[in-house]
Amino acid sequence: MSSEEKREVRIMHIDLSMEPAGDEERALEVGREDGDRQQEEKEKEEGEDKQESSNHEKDEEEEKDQSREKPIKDEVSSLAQDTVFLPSVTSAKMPLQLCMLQAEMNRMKEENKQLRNVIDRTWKDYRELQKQFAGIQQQDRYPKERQVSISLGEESLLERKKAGESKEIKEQPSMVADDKELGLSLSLQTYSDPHEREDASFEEKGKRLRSCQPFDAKLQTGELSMTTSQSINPANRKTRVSVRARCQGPTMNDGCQWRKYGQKVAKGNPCPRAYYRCTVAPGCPVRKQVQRCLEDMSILITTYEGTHNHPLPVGATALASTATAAANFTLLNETNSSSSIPNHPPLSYLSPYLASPSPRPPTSNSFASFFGAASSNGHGQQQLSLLGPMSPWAVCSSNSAIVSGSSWLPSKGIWNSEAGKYSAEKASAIAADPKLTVTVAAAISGATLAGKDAESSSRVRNHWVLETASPH
DNA sequence: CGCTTTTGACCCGCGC
DNA sequence: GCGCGGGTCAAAAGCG
Repeated sequence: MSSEEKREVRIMHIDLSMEPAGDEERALEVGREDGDRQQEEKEKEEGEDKQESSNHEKDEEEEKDQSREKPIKDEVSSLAQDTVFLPSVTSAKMPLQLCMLQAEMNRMKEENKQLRNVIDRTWKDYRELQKQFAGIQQQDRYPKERQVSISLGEESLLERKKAGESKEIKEQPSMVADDKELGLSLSLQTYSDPHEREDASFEEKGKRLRSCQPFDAKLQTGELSMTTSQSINPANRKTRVSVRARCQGPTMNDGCQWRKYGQKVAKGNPCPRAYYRCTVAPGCPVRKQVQRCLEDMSILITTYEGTHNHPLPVGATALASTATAAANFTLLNETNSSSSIPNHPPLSYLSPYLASPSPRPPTSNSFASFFGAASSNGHGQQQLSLLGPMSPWAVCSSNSAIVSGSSWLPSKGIWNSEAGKYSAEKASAIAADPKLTVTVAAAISGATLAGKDAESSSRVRNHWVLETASPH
């Protein structure tokens, strides 16, 4: 490996260390400033977590750390060597430079430690969820109306449900604000009765969602959530992606340009519902409705409808593809077979341009990996939990959430009772995939990478991080 | 001046 | 047929 390559590696890892955003990032900053004492305490506290992590993961992490630190050391030493050959005037500054570099190196080491802690914790959560999913899967039932929830967070929703926290939190919304949980959740809803979909007002849908305990719990914890509802009419299925995010502003910054064309006070919710049209391109049929949640005014419910007829802005692409993945998951289910995937219509129907980086649609594996783990809550809802190393970075920090997309589905998909079975089995099987992180990152970044090698995957991940970390 | 927001009116589908 | 509610239109107002 040449010195130039070493430098490149180092730069990449520095970028990764910046991945955590919002609270995570602040936590890291605090950790850095507080010095070694607090660091030691924290490591002490999380010592158990680390022990529970498999040796294999530890080895991997240690390898990563070594690979991160080694180039830095090499560079420092090479810099020192370079300095030796400089004129004596500059060589006098050498100790100072070395000190600065060493200080920088120490800081990076601490950052690495913090990141390792985060990863360890996430892995632990991920494994616990897998276990719980296995148990819940046995109780799986498939009613007329299904909801698929995908969650991405440090704390399992299933855990919450198990602990009965869902109801508790619902009754005490004030507690929610203090919850530092990060997460992304999606839910897919299908209605067997077309009228049910057409008639369902926003509030009715909200009630339906609220009746779903896990969904509620997700919202209450400040996660972002999505709901896509689809008509069962095979000829023209309308998919709506509902995004619920904690947001102080009037609307969520999703990267697209919108023009307000109406406002209405809906029955049952004193908060007015605003209607927006996409103005990124003339004639774009995408519309969105924005309304505050009745139970928690800090939650903004945004429902997208339609297909963008233009490329989405960078910021809008990430979660649009997440919604794409969610919606596609329903379609994957309908096929009940991965073999039918290649015949599937273009996957990025949220925007016809989303899939452009990839010449082919993702395979079932990529989506199963995306969902990570699946389960049933016993109330006819499929619960697909996406947990894993992505969690700390799946920020969606309320008002910075980047979400967009919904679609009209001309496709012929229909849910069937076998679908859930397929999803659950697939998802749980793929959940054990060590490439989960990469796959999830790619799914969110809009890339469709199934089958891609680790190198390209890591590239995708970095790309996603850059997108989410960029200020608005 | 052009674009966006506001807001009352209108349209349409559904239930009774 | 009528009323209700959700969604959309379009003119007026606001804003940069």
